Amino acid sequence: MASLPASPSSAPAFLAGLNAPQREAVLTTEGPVLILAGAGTGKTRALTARLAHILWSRLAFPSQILAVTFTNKAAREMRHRMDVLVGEMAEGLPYLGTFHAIAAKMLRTHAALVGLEPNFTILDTDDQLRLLKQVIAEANIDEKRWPAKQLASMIDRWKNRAETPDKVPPGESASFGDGTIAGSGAALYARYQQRLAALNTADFGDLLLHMLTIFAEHPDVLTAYRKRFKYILVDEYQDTNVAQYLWLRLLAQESRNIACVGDDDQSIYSWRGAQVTNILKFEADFPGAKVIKLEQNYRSSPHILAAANGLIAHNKGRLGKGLWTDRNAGDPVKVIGVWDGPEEARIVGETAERLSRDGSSLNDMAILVRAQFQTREFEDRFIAIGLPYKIVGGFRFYERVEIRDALAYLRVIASPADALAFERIANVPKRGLGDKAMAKLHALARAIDRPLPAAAAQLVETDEQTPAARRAMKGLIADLARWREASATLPHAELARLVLEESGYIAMYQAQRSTEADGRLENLVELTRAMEDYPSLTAFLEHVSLVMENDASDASEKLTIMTLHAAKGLEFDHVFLVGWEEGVFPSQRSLDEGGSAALEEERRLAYVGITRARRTATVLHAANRRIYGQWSPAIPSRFVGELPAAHVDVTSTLSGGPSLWRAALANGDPFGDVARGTGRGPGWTRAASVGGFGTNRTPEINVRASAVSVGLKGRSDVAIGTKVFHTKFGAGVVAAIEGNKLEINFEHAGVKRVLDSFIEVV
DNA sequence: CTCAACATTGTTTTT
DNA sequence: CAATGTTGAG
Repeated sequence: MASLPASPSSAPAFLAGLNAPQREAVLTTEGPVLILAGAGTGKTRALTARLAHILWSRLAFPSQILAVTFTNKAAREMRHRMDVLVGEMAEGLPYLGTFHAIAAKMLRTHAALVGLEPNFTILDTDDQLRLLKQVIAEANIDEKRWPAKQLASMIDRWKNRAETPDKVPPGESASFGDGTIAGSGAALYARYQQRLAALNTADFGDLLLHMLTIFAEHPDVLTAYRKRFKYILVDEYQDTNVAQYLWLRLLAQESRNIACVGDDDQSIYSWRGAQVTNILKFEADFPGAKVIKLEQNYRSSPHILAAANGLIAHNKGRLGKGLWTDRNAGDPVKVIGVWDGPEEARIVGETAERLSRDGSSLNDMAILVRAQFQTREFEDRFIAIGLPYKIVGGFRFYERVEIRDALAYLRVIASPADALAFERIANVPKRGLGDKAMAKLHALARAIDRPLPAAAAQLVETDEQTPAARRAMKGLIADLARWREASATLPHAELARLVLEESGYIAMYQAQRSTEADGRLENLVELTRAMEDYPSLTAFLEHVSLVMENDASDASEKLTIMTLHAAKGLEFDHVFLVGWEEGVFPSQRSLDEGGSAALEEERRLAYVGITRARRTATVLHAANRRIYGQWSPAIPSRFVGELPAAHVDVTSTLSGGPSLWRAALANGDPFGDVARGTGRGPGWTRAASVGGFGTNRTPEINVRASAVSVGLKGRSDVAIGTKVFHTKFGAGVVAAIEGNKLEINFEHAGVKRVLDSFIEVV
């Protein structure tokens, strides 16, 4: 870039409409700034305005700004808003992104300094686990007793704390492995790092850790970055871990123009190494720091805000903010006690339909769950009543087996040394290359010190293997060589199609003829299509490892179901907070271990949940919950009781009303009943679950037909016996018809009742 | 080597 | 109750 753009003549629009603290957050560009931004206080607005202001005032080139976010979503949002605010001026913000994406970008240019090549690959958890299993096996440690998963999380924790193998506390190191030095956690960690380097690979934690190593060992590199970044901006500062904190502090020391935005009340990632203390010690780290509090909430109604404030007040050790709003009162937070999970889903569904009829968009409603398993109940119900929904999070596109397999093929082609990818696809589809053949291959690879694929080429020239295995391996090697040749001329998306076809991978799923397989085939098509959006295979692979997102865009209106964690930073008119029961939320784990710190984090999660709501927040809790197929009685979450009474409206669908809960609570130890298999005993719960205690149920809820299905005529192209197809349940036969509702006997899913609009005739 | 029956074992949250 | 891994028979 030769020169800065000419100074614009008109007054910058991004300053208009900001309140005083926001304005201050925007205009205080020099020196360290800590912006404490409560939920819904226009944080992102202030942040982007600040960036726009820096660019607009020509304080820095776009390339001299480091803007870090925690999630891809946040980065995308910020980039989008910058586009709107300053248009093309924002185009070259090359250092706006997540910690990991920016660190990866930096690491590519300095890879050699830590023994990597610039084209290193980024390992995902799947490959990481496989590699760790190998490392554990090599050390002659029983993987059953010392699971790779556990080691993975330990290594993760160490990396989050910026601890290289030599820095691992001895006590922690000894807590894994066979008790010897060579078989300790730190030794295995060291060995794992060696293997990563040999494979020209870095895992997620390495991206930051390697950069810290480089900064420490090569001051010239650090100096260059310090000089480059005139302004540093950090979003969600309360979520940073030690490694990220150190990285930021190193980079900020030259200019000291660092602005960190965060909210200690929304710190919900301590399990991932986030240190709330980072935000607490900001002023000590950067003497003279200016602290700005954003406290005016523009999102929620006063009742909702007051409920959230009242709840979070139960936490100790907060920085303390007082959120306020000048909006009109609105509705109190609704608390509804229900009989069980299915009823919870039914009520949410009916409420959503009612809101929808009254003019709200399904896009403005969300169900927030504590854990992924809770989504199921809602999914079942919404399919049955034909309520459009989407589940955010959960299984991500690039984590699905078929996608990972396909990518593994491409990785082997792109990088012949990629042993992990080779292993993954060697016997997929089945080629008769089982454990035995692979073991021989491993032995040879180690003996001649060459990567797996190269060793394979050598192995097939010998009589080591059985003729069948030899033939299979030879075929695979020839195929790979041919594809590699084709990759020189063929566009990468075309190459992918060719490989999937010729390898027999597609045929494998075609042969299965199940709904699941069909879905996988569709995903593969989508994968090759997505590849076209990237200039090269390498660029695409980078995207895949860092931006694991499912960009399936569907314009139709849908109700969102997601976890509370995934909801942070979002807002909805109507929010359903479900499963507020002891053991579910707060989670059993947080109650069992972690003490008050874990419980406070759960409470912050509840706070995050409530503050997502603009107009209504509805809290639900069930008296009976099925967990791992076991029914157990449940008592309302303590968080229900912590909501200030003046701002909630409590109801129950149980005949006893709210008093029933009080009785349960008064019954001595509140946890006595929660423990599985104790309390009232299995007989009671089983009877209850099948409706044997009918008197406890509210009749009108049982008989009322679901809103969408009332008065609708059924379609004419189905009759009893018609063969149909459903996107979720697959193929089936119509067993009964009732208006627009069909009872279908599915081949795999059994008998289900669904709306006729959800099936197609085959 | 493959498949299928069987046992086991988790179950929060994610870049 | 899954989903995943393990074992044993073909």
